[in-house]
Amino acid sequence: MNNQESNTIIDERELLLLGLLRQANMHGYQLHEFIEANMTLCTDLKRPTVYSLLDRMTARGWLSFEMAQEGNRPPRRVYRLTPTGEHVFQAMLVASLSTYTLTRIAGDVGLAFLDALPPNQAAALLRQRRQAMAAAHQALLAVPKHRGSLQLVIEHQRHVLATELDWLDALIARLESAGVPQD
Amino acid sequence: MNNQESNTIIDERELLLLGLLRQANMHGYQLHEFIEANMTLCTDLKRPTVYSLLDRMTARGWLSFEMAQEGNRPPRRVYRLTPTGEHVFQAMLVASLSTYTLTRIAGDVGLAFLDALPPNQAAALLRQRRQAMAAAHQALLAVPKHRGSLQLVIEHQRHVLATELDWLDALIARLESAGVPQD
DNA sequence: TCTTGATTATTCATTGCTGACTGGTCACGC
DNA sequence: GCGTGACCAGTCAGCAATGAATAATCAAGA
Repeated sequence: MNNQESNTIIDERELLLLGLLRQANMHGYQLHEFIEANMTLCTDLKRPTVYSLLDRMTARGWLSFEMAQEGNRPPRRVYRLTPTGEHVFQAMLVASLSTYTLTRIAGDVGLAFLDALPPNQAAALLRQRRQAMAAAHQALLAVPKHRGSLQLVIEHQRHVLATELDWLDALIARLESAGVPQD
Repeated sequence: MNNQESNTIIDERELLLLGLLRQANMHGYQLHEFIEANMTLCTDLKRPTVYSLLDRMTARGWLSFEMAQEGNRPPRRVYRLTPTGEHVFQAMLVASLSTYTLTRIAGDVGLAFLDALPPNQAAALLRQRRQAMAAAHQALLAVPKHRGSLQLVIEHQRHVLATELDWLDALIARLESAGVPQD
């Protein structure tokens, strides 16, 4: 009855590496460097994980590499997309954009046990959280404009943070005026 | 100069299990069942992971268990918080509530490569995403009221989804009217 | 009563992730 | 011309996560 579920759960980390390599051939270290510098809002990919993803995608035929020597440094693997890789990228991008996946918000587990604390203490703690969020928001506002769609991600995070601040304010107000928020 | 960084990155999954066991003693299967039924908005804890966390926390002295036999079913480990466990719970809760941790939003990697597609195709795909989000939002509105602070998490997700819908609408409008959104 | 399938409860083999390590090159002062 | 520390590039051992398997009970029909 319900077999039209072509539930392509894509791996965003693969999409990311493919997308970056599509823009320029690179070796693993370089990829990780770029991600650390520019995409911390999207992902938290560790260096060894980058290498292992590169291996996997090479084995699948999505990437190829050639050894490149610069100066008398040890040779490095410079990866590029294969034609298959380009197709996979397109397919993954389509899947990613057309699909919604639940985002689990860091810190919500704490919220679920808010009633374990007296309301005034809870409010005090959440005011601290609010402060940290406000700082992060300020920091994001200060980030210089990026090129291309990367800018979009920054704007998105800014929007999310701004509305999260509003929500937290409302919750704190509730706690301060009323008491425990259970109906 | 900056050594007051008592950066206690807590493990929300541990906080979750401690919090649940604080409310009632349970065995591993029961814990996972409850989490699957009521806390999918917060976490995606797999059953074997629950057992391994229970083992770890028992080894640390946060939990104890007693074998319980019901009928002639095989005996089960029923876990309870130790006094240490209660302290750890309180500390983790305080840390969780007073702290902000960046949430990486699922789907943002796709956004980062939006300019790989012609704007009208991008808009079409994002309209699909919007539809899926709207469905999820409706589903959340239909969820019956939960007891205690769990309700809070549901309200939070509803709020997030609502504002995400607004943001997506704005982005789609931009794409449709203007073209690629790079400055 | 005996076969079948669903539910309960846990364990295990495999795979994946990452902190720490290795082994270079470079820059710079002495 | 030789330490010393910073940077570059990749690997690996050990732990964490999970799909699949196990094993036992129960329910229910034939």
